[in-house]
Amino acid sequence: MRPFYVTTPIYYVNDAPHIGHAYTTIAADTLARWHRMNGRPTFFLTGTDEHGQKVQRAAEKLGRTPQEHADLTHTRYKALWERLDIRYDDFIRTTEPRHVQFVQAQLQKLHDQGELYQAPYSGWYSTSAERFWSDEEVAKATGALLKREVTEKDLHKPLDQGGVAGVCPDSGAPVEWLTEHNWFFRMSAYQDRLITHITENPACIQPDSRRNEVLGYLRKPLGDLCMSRPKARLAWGIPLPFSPEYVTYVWFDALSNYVSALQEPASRLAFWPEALHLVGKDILTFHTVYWFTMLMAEGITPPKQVYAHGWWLMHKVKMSKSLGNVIRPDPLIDAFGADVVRYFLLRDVPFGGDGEFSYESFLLRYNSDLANDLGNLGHRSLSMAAQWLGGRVPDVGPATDADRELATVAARATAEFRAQMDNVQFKAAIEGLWELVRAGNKYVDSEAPWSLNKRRVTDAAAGERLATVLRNSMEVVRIAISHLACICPGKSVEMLDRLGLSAPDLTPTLDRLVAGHDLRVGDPLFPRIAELPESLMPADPIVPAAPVAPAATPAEPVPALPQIEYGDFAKLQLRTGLVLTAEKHPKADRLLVLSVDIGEEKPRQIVAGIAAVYDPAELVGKTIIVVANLKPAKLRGIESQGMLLAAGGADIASILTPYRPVPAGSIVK
RNA sequence: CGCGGGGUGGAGCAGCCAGGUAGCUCGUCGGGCUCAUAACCCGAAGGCCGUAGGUUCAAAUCCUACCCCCGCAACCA
Repeated sequence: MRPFYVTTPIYYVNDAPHIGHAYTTIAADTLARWHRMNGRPTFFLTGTDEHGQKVQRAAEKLGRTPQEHADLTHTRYKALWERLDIRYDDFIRTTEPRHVQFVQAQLQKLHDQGELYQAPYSGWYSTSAERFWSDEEVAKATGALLKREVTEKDLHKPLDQGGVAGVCPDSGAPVEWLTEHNWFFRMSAYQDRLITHITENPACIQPDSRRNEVLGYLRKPLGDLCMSRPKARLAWGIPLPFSPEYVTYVWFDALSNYVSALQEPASRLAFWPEALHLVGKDILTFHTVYWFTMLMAEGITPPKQVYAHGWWLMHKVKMSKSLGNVIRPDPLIDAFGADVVRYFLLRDVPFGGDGEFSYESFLLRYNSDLANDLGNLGHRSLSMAAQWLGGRVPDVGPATDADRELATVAARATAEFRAQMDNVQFKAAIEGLWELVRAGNKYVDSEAPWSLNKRRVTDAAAGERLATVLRNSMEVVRIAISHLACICPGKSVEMLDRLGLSAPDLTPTLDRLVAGHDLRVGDPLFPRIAELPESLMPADPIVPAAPVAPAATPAEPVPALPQIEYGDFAKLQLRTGLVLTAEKHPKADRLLVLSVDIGEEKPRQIVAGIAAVYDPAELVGKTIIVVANLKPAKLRGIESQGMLLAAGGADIASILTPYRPVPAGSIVK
């Protein structure tokens, strides 16, 4: 049987685990459990990414070594996986010797083959984002933050000569100009081979739409990959064996874990390249373009498949700390248990697409699927058997048409489950299985065992039929809950135990329970929950509403600029302006083109980057503040003769208007 | 003409590749049952399948054009 190897990304030790981490890991665990249950040799790898500047800095702040810090914090993931019943076969940490040695050996090999070369690299470096930015990117971000024109020259001029301190487009923190000689990987040399590989192995990137995305990305020329950082700047990393004053930067360090973990013992090598990498859609490019070309250069076959899943959104927006809409798994596990969290995440949205998370739909799903359908079927079956059959599994009786129909549904539903699990489509798999659960409830209703029970006093045939009917309904529960063992392992074991079984039995026929075995009713397996527990009531969810950006977004850190003389300020001519017309920029989504009366003969044409936050129509008639003596500039082909003032930094929250009405063209100072 | 995904009853989705009664879950309304977790079962209402053309005996499904939404890219004076 072909081996099955499934991985999650290695998670960054510095991050606090959230529902997104849990999602990928639950999916991987479910697949691993499923294939194990079917007897396929299975290996499930997860782990943590422990190098990098953020770890180094966090450790310094706490007075620890980076290693101590990672040793302490990586356990947050392990603890969560334990709570979620995740059974990985190995947990790799990128600071382990086995990983470091493997990475170094690979790097040495690539170096010897001439796949790496050194070249100067200059750019704006942001410590907070741990990356370089281009001149344009920094100039734009800085200009947006300061709401004034910032050119590339301004950035490079010393501050005391009118220069401007650039900021990071991501974080708004200051950036510094760095020139480094770094090592590059000749990724560009593999572009054609990569395209061929993907085209010839379409299954290697899933879903199909994601593969198209990658192929689209590969239509542009691929650059080489900067894969080192000087140790002076980033000490916490794996040193290049041939150039020890450098450490390798994230890609070779992190991605290699998928192979480094298989080196020992040697029996693990059989799992490559049978790998299924589950990843979030945001890291798809790294896992296909970078990872595949790295492996090609190393002479290793790329993995069988990279499967990109979507994000959990809340109120249509990606979860983010600043919006305060991050879902933490722990309160959900506290309230519902690991099995239910696992079930919901896999059941509610197709794997691959984005999903809208809400506690309401979580509760709905729980009640309707688990409590009402499956849980209730189990409980009613067991409870009748306890009352009328003495709490023992009855023998199989002669089958009627209804029984045969039920068996047909069982065969069909389990085949569907199987097929969809092979497609990594959990939602469809569960839906397929639920055909059987519903059929079970229907069967009980139409066979009406309670009537049979009343009749059996005078009718022995009714007594026999009663036993058969209850047995069949318990078999349905057995089949469903056995298949669900990979998704809800805890509840599965418990229900199987009540049915007198010690392990899941996937056989879809209605004759697997052991006659005469004791049954145990117990409390409902999935008790109905009428209302969300208090602990889950979200504290005032933030709904992003146009036109005002979420007020709760904390103001970005603003870099301190050198003090200026009043004379400098007086150089600015600010005036009020009445917006006469406003329309979308024909060639840019985020730009609006306004014509503004600032008391001159002709209105000014002003291009402003506020289309994301304001409708053109609502601006007409508003009085705004305009920088009147700003040098005109062309924006995507349209001249802007001034600039309007707005608050909020990179993401504009509000344009500024006068507090009391003033005529257009009034001086602002 | 930048790349890609999508528009199907109140909500969320399937069906489209391989044209032929529009299906599922939730919700609503009515009924049934009483074993069960106010659960379960049955029935009903509700859709001109984004718009306009075309191909065909027949189009949600194939072709053309257009409109709208969502990612990515570009764009934030």
